[in-house]
Amino acid sequence: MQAKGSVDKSERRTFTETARRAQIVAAAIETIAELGYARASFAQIAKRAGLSSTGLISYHFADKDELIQQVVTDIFGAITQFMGQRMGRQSSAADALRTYIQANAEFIGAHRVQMKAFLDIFMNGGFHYDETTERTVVSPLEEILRGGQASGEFRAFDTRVMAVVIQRAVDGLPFLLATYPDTDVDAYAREVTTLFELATKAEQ
Amino acid sequence: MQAKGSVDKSERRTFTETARRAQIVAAAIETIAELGYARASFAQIAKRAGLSSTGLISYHFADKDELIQQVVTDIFGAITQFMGQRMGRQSSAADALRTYIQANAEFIGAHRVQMKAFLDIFMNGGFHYDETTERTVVSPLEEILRGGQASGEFRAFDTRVMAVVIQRAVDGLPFLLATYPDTDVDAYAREVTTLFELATKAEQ
Amino acid sequence: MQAKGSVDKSERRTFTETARRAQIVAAAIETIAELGYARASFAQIAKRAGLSSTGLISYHFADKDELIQQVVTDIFGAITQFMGQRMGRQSSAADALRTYIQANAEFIGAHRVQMKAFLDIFMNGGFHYDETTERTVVSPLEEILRGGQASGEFRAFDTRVMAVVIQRAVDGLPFLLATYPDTDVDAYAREVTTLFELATKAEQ
Amino acid sequence: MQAKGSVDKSERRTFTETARRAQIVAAAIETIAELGYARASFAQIAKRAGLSSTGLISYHFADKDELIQQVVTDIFGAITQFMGQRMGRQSSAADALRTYIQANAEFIGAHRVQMKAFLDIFMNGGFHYDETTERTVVSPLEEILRGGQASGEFRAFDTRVMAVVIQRAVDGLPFLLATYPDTDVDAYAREVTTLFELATKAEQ
DNA sequence: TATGAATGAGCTTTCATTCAT
DNA sequence: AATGAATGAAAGCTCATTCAT
Repeated sequence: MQAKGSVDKSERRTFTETARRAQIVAAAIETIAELGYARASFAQIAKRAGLSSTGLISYHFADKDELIQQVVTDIFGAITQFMGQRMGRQSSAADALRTYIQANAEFIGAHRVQMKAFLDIFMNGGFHYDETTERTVVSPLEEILRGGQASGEFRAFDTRVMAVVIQRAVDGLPFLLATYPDTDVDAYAREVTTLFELATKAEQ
Repeated sequence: MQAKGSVDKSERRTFTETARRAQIVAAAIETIAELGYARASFAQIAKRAGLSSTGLISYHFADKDELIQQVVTDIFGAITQFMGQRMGRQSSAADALRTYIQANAEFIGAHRVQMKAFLDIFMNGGFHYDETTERTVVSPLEEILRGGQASGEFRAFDTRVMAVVIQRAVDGLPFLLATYPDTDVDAYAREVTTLFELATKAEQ
Repeated sequence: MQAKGSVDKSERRTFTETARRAQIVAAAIETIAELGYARASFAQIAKRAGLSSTGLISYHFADKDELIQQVVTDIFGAITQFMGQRMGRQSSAADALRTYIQANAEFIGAHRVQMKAFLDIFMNGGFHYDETTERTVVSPLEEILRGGQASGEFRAFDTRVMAVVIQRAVDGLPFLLATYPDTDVDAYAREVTTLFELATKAEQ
Repeated sequence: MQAKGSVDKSERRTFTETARRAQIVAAAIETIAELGYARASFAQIAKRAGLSSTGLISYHFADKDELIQQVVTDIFGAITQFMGQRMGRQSSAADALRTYIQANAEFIGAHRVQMKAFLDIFMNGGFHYDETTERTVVSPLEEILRGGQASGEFRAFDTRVMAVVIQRAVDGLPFLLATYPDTDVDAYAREVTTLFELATKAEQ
């Protein structure tokens, strides 16, 4: 999983350093969510982390880019892990799609601050979104859709377009929560699930 | 039309000043789209506007907030005007929805720079999103949806959720184009139209 | 004298800006001479120039490199101009060599602070010493030496080695002044002149 | 041998500490030669010394000044030792001068890194040049010159000026090598030797 | 003896803003 | 109406140094 000849710096990390890095990443997420990416300075992050100096952030992270990348990696990893647990074997493509949407919505509902930060970084180009990432994100969804088409459960449609729209619908929840904090996450998930069941199912 | 005691500054603007403000706003949009909100400094905006001094921006706008607010107002106004022209009387709610999606996609396709700037500002909280604005934005779409439900064309669903998902699907087009530049824009619009026809129509 | 298509920024400079730049360059020279290159920070330079902010230095110079380059250019230009005035037509190569050494020593004696700064920058690699510069500096001296050999005034020797040793002897004066501030500059020049007369003259 | 009441810290040093100090000093020399005095930070020195923490440098040296002072002392000691070995009894002052120049050139040619560091420190005032040091450096050369004058071998000249010029001519070798890497070192030494023989010998 | 962690001062640079002209 | 000059705060980052272990 690792480039030959390279040294895995993370393996050399002390317990203390790992903890500090996590603390700083958490403070960065909080800060970005609260003030926006543009105003998330080291000074603000340090204040929220209770650090005596911005120098400590520079001590643990090579530069601001590395910190932001770590924020993205952390959040992304948490989503992936959560989704992996939820997406066991499903009896049908429709089931799989329903599970995917609901699990995704659930995670977002429970991690609003992280999602706000995530989107904010993404919008500002602070995240180097490469092809590998793109495939990792959209692929599982497209696979479900293609499977449903193959089995005859789903009608004919462009799987990439459908996947993108579904993903954006799910990702739209944090936007909605930002505007209407009282939005019922479960209800949202149920509505979206129904919506895409109707949009995907084969004509009888 | 105006609050008592206050002075409407816009009424006092000369033609020259209005032109300068428009020029600066245009440069600001260009800059934000190109560099991102975080890096859109007065210096960069002045460079793109061909101004010899950042002081001129401060001269025409009280502060950066006012400039950003004007950027939002301008883009918002352009969308509203464009959509107003396209959304004449429609024979049915389904027609109205189809027209809405296609017109919206068309505008976005033709104003990618503005949309990028708009989203970027929104994400950074540079936009004071009040209730009035919210209603103006989502209302037309929700109105179409509610109309369709009232006439029996559309099934029962949460109109706000459906409106948000539709809007995000449309807004997703430039995003998809960034990742896959060869995407067929018309095909995308057609897929999305079909998708929401199926998702909204009343059961027979 | 200027690259085609380039814009000569110096022609576009205001009187005020030219004056400020000169003032800052002067303060930089003073600071480097006093504290050494390593400790010559913008803060120290601004203090000596009576500026309210280090930002003003950044306002007039793109970065520290440009300031240092300007310091070098200024000092170098002053030497060149001074030497050009002194080195009129000489009756013999020996005369020319004598004039060269004495004029050089005189300049150095009258501009100790500048020379200290100059050497300091040079030692720290702050000066991009390219081949053109090297030839400009050493060439006139080598020309004198070659002329003397051609006319039979000077003995056979490697003109490059001799030129370098002479130049270093002259440049050594500021070093000596740094250690012994009371050194008699004229006496030094006279000693060096005699030394190289003996070292260069043809055997009888 | 020591001032009353003071503690000679060097007498208390263990073998390990002495070795560590030497290692750090060596790394400091390497760093200064490579990056220049201004950029020779503890971090860079520690990296080159293979140390895991800059704290170790602070542990072994009271402050940066002490480290730099030790660098100077070490290099200075090496020169002194080398020259002491080469400068045995010479049959004449001219012989002594020739030997001095050649030995000095040889040392410099073999210790370019040290010489670069040495000069760099000197230029930045990092070296507290006291009278004792001055005499130690220039004295041997001046002594040779005075000896030659006393015996009638050398003409009358200011021994300090001549000593400085000779020293700078010798020190100029690495400088010349930097500009013209193909320079013949032996030829340079021979030219310089001849030059100063002519410049010093008594008139017949 | 050595290490990793932490500190606070200082660095160059960019920022939005003000002001005299 | 517009410009160039200036300001001081804040940015990210590096620094030598200290300290607990």
